[in-house]
Amino acid sequence: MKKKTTIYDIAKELNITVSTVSRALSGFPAISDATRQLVVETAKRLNYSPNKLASALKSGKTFIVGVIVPSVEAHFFASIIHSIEEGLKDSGYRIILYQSKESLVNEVNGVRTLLEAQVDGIMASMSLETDDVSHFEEIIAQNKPLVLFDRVNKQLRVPTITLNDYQAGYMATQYLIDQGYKNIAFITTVHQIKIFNDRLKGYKDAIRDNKLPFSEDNIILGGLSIKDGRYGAAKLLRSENRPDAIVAGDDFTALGVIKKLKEIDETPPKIGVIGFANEAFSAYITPSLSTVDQHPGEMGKACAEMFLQMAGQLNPYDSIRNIVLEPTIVERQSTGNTDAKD
Amino acid sequence: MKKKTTIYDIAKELNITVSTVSRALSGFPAISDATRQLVVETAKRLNYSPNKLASALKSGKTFIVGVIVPSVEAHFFASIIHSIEEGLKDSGYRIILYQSKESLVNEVNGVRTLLEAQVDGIMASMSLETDDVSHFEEIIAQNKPLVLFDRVNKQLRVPTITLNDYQAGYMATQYLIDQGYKNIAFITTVHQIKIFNDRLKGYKDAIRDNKLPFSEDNIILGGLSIKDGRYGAAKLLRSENRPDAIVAGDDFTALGVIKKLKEIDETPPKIGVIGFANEAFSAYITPSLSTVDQHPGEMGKACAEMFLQMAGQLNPYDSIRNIVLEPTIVERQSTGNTDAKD
DNA sequence: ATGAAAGCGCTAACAC
DNA sequence: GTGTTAGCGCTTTCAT
Repeated sequence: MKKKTTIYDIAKELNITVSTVSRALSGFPAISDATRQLVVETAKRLNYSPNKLASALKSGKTFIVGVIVPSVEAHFFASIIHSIEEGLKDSGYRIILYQSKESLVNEVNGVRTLLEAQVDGIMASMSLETDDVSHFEEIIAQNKPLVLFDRVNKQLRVPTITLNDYQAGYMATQYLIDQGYKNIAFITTVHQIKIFNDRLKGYKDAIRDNKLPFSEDNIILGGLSIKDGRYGAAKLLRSENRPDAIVAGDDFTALGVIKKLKEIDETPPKIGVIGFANEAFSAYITPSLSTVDQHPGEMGKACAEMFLQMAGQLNPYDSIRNIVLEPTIVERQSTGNTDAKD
Repeated sequence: MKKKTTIYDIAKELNITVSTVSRALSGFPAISDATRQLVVETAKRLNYSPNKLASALKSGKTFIVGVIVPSVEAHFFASIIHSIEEGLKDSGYRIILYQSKESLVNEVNGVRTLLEAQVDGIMASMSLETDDVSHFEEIIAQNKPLVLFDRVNKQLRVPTITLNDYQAGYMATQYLIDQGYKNIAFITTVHQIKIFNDRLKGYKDAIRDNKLPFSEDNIILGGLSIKDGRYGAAKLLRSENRPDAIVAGDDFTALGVIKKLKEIDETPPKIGVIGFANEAFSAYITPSLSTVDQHPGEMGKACAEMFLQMAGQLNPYDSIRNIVLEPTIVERQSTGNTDAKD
């Protein structure tokens, strides 16, 4: 491997100094056009490639932002990452990805790793296990932008981009009621994550506002997965006060519910089912799954904008904004929408 | 923001020199246990966090490997990334992700960006547009490990991890023939990507080996997407020599095909359909989609191992191995498997 | 077992 | 408009 060309090589070649080269290359104004031209040409000729590491070490800016998500395998997060990249690319920032795999330990390591890599800021959506948030404090202490999205925590005084999850829970429930269902169950996670609690609260309020009877038996606390959906549905169906509709914590869980219902010939919309997230498969299963769209595209875009704004000011935490996006119901066959298109 | 602690602060605190601190922290053997202990303690007390940038600049190793994929939104690639991370984590390497979005320009930029970030190596799966591969040469020129997976190119003398795509095409076709289908069509991309050409070749050979008539009309060249699937199916159905089964270039395309077939009441397995990739939704649509499993988990694992092996030797390109994984047919309802479980 | 010192490639005062 | 120079935080060779 031949040694890589540095600005010193270019300087030597042209009998000028490195500062001139550096300035010419970085668009410094007070440089004669002739010199700049020459430098750029020579750089190209020598196949020069800047060492961003050295630049970052000196300037203190890496132009890399760390993104922590539970998993890229969930379409919702993949979508967000996609739009974060989109929103960031014009500004020269790049992303380094870290997956927590829903584990607090991994998340803590992720923050440390990213900080050691000297990222300019971090965007994160917390793992289901995350009860303690002190690992995030260090980012704030370093005065680097931290933007939390979707799965956030109110103990942290940082900007957040979230869905109106209370509204999402309320809307999903109200929508089922509007469709004529009267005894609505709710499957969610045991974990004390704000968004899931909010949704549950929305559900409860919708039940109450519509003067429907509320029963604790209608609330299933467990995990969120296809298996958990099956299991939750089975449990609800054994109940003497059998529900006629189910709100599932996410689309995977809803899928499990549908599987179970089909097996016992209660195929939705006989028993109504609605999920959350509008996953890639939700439109394509049979019956197609009604769901609450959480607008990952907008969320990612908002994250990027928020970060750029924070990165632009001396003190990123001067004015903390909490952006709340409104959810949308996607009406499909699992709640009786017969002309659902795909 | 208070200044961050460096090894100088630790050295000053203990009245020793930075070299000792550095050695103590990096597990250098010839250090007294007492000193090491003291250093570690002080580091902790002062809330020291190593600056990996500085370390990387000096040592020439960033312990970051760049991964370029068309998109994380495809479950196949998300899976691969997941297992690459898994395979790499014990070695201390981390991933920086770059999405080409199926664009050659983006891919070229990706390579440059990653190289400027001084990654220790790159793993890539090429975009559909990639016809010229010279941007990858630079990685090899720098003697850094380049591992190509899935969508590879034979012009590049680098290690590859691929599926036996010829076999995949052959198996899918043979499987349809075994199921009793006799006039089998094939929808694929116009792009001259090796894996798609190989599959097509497998398809043709299977047709020939089974002494079935071959017709150019049965081959649809277009894009790969739900829309392209619908379109391709529509075109095939208008043909006077209407096929009774369709091999679709990927599961999304197959989904489009199924949509179309359902509309005209030729719901699979009436006309058989098989896809490639075993996407997240494939098991859950109706009818469930038979597909060729490409084993992303194994592929990612192999990528990680290959990279680590290359990174471990002085000349990474001493012995170039090309690993070929064997595909597996997943039999579901779209080809007549009635007891397909979910 | 520890210290001294050079330098990785680049930036940015400060000079002129 | 260009040169000089001092680091950014760390590793590592060469001493001792």
